[in-house]
Amino acid sequence: MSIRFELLKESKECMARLGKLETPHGIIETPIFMPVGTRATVKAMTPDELKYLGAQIILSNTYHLYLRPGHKLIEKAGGLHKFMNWDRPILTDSGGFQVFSLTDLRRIHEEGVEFRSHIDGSKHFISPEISIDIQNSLGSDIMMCFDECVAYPSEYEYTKESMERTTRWAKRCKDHHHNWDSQGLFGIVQGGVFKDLRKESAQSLVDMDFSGYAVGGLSVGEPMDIMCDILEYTTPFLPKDKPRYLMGVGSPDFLFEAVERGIDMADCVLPTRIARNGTAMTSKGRIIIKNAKYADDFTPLDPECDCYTCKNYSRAYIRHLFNVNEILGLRLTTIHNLYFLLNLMKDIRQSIKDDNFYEFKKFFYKNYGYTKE
RNA sequence: GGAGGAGUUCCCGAGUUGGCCAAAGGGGACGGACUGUAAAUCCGUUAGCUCAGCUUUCACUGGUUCGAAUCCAGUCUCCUCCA
Repeated sequence: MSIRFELLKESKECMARLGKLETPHGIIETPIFMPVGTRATVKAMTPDELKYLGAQIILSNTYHLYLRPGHKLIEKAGGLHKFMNWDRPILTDSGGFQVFSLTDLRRIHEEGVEFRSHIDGSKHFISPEISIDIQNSLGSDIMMCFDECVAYPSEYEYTKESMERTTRWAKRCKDHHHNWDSQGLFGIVQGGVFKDLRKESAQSLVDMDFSGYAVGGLSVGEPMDIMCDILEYTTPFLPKDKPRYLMGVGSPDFLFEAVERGIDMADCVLPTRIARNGTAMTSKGRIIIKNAKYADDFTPLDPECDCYTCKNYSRAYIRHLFNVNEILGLRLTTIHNLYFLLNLMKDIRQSIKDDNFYEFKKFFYKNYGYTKE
């Protein structure tokens, strides 16, 4: 098996854990946040910058790379790592999220999903087997099963039907995958906000024995306490000796709550997207850098941050860059937000090691301005 | 000096068979959203007030009319061409 997970420590306080995930392109310390690079680039960042920021693994996307430039071209280039000049681990999402986000442009069948390209309207078909083929061509370290991420809220009956199909698709993905030596494959637990469905989904997937397990279909608009409740209920059904990945979570509170409930990996576009749209995460909460009150604020985005941006530039300067639409502005905020989250995960790992996770969480929440602890 | 054209809300700029115009659309400004990326995107506000109504706005002054950014007269300013 290409993927090996070692559980280094379980928290004495909660379900949080420390681990080491070995992949063909390197070792990842968990819990970890994974920056998203949908189209073979973490928007606005070079691989060198990502390494400087402490990114251990990044995400990319099957659907988008299949459409452009085409997985065969990337295979011809020598694989995704070489194509994009990133020599650390890559996880590829299966296209399952696009089944959710491109709702108006797709039709789901038992066999797979028909998509209408958002680029030119052309018709495409992705099945579990095709998704695996594409991910094999890309050569990611960790592949994801093709699934359906169900919207919130959704009816029980539909969620059940969808979850069962996702389970059948997972079996097809596993059967179709062949190069286990160089690529791991994760199953994705679905079931919406219904516990019995979550349990059934998790148990069926665990029976199939994947390299790791993801919890999908959360953080799609449901209230925080529901997400926590479902997560807390679900993770115990997953084996302790395999990595657990909560898909699509990236605000500090979600990350704390996820780790607290036994999650090892998470990814999200949030830090990079809000950075490009002018919002920075800081130890004192979010700031919208375009606000007039920062016009003559010559302090860093976050005075407590050690990142390149905070060590060298002021809020006033970055606000100016955004106001005149200079590309450096969004690069600087992206650098900061990724550094902030990756550093936060590092601190969280340390707190698990030191058995003061709750103390650290409380401290962080108070400063960040979260009311819930 | 002569001929023609133009002056609109922070800016540009629609609107001139008079009412449906506090006035389109951009821009700017201001505020907000963003969670396995159709996103350097999207949404909202942008005359004032004691705000389902009222009061002051469309260069200025006056006039016509039930009613004027829109019609008439005069004044001022700017632009183009001719001398």
